[in-house]
Amino acid sequence: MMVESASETIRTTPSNQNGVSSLSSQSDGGGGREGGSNGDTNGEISPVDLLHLQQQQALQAARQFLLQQASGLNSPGSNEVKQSPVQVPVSMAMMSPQMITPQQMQQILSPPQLQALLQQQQALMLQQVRPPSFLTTLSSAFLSCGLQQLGSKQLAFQQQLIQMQQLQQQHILNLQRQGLVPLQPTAAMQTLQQAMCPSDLQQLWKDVSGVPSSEEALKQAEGLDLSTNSSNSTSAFPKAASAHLPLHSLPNGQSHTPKRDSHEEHTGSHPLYGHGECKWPGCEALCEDMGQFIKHLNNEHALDDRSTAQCRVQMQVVQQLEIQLAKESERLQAMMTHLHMRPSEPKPFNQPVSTHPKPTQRVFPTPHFGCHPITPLRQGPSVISSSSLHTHSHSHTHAVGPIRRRNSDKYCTPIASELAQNCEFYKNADVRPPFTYASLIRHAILESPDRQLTLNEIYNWFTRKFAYFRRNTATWKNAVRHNLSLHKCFVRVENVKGAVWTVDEVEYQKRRPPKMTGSPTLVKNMISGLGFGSLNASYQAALAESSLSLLNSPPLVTPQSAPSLNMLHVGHDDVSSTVEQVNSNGSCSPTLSPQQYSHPVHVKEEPTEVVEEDSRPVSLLAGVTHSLPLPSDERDLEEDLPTEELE
DNA sequence: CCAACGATAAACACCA
DNA sequence: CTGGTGTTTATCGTTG
Repeated sequence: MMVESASETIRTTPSNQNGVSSLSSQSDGGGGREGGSNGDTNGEISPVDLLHLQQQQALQAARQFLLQQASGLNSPGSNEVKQSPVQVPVSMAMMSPQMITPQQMQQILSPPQLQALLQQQQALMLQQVRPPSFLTTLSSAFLSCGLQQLGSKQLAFQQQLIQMQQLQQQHILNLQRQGLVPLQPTAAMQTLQQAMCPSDLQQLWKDVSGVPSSEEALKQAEGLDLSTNSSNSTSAFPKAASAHLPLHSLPNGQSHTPKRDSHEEHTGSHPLYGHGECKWPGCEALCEDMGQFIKHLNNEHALDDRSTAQCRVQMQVVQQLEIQLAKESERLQAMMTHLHMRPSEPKPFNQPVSTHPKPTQRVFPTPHFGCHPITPLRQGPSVISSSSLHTHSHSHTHAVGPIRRRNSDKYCTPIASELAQNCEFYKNADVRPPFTYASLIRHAILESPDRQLTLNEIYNWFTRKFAYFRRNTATWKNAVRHNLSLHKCFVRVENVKGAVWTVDEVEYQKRRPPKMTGSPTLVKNMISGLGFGSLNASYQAALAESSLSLLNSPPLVTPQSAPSLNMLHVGHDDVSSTVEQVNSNGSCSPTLSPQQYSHPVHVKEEPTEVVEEDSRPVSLLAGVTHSLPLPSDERDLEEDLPTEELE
């Protein structure tokens, strides 16, 4: 608790003593900067187009997806994916080249903009339905009529959304039925639902629609879930009986019948009507028959800010579901690939990658799938952590670049499991591992029998485990030394036969503060953007906030050997988390066996903390995960679950 | 824009 | 002197 300031103080001094300036050779390689990719498209596409695209995409995504699945799961490897800041899963990527994915759209446009667009579109639709001239002379009565039509348009749109959801659901169910989705039947769904847990939605609704009471908000949230869950039944059991229609009974007395609606209604089913209730998100108003429902629709859900906003929210919901769906499908592909092919040919991956990864270029195998890096389909741009593809600097410069970006290390990548699962891959592929030097070193050390290594052994570990480090030596060795020295978490211990390095786990934990502290953006990213697979652990951890049950059920991330509940969460941080469990199976003292601390000759700052450590490991097993600095993984969880004792 | 971080490079010290 | 090991400082890029 004392130190840890050394480095900062250093940094604050901008002194440029030696204008070293020798870094010129960087050749600006990483300049590719995709970071801004979300900015500019703004004025280029007309609002209507955007909305059209969005709607089309929703449907197209489903179609594509089904096609894709049907056609033997062969999806074109695409690199276009990099366009989107958030890795867009394959199915999305397939259409992303020309089309803006909903996701992108969301990013491109601010909520207000979206809303504005929606309104514009609605206005436009209005105009389409009625001659503009007519508009000019609208009486209030006519206006209401117009609104009504709009309402029906909205319904149509809403219907599309719901259809999407149905498709998604059905597909998942199909897969489950076929046993292709190993998740518990509910797992995927649950996850999806969890992805938009009521509280999120509630907030969403609140934000958007200015819902008055929280109760109502809750209702709406439920309504959303309903639309997701029960939409099947809604349309599956059309209640043909009550399907006599009522268009005439419209409030405004207009006999005009919107083409689409009339069709819907005559068929006896309305996507927004089922089980005698209005299925408008958050509504649940009881309607005895279709006529009443239509009336209700037009009265309560006419075009206004709120409806518009709700519509927008629904769009988001759909988008997120799409994304999840795509990710799940990606996962499925990997799994099937794994099952149908012999898991032992990392070759396909080496190929594309072989020409070294450039600085900042991190080519990921397919790590997050939890299977071997097979996936011949493509080398997984898809589920890869969002940072993986950015800045593809293709310039040939130093072979050594940043090992990984922070996000993957901090809250996305379960390094331990990834490494474990893909060790073969890393061994053979000249790919830069997406981990920090620190975590790698730590892993190396913890993995050793004594949890201590000499520098040279560390070197060896690097070269043994990673093809990448076989090639580019000088720099990374320096980096390793640098890291060892710099980080307090690495403790040099004078040994009989020399010095060895050990890990001070406490320190290691200390130096990684932020992570996913439930920051809204993060959560959002998790839900919508980042690799689902890779996120699962942390994702679940996050979700655990609202429901712990999820944690137990779907071992999406192959909980290493999770003995206890606590251990369940372990694994989404660093390399070592696995190691800790494996190595310490009994004693579970991840960091220090007494022996190691023979005599910390050189402890960077203060070995003081060391004292505590003895107790900590125990607490791990005991399930007392607090009180002391937790191993990274738990810590992640800890931050997500304020106080979850897991009970 | 800023701070925190991580990566990289390099200077320098120590020692066998 | 050399090379391995460690430490320290500086700079740059990314991220939040």
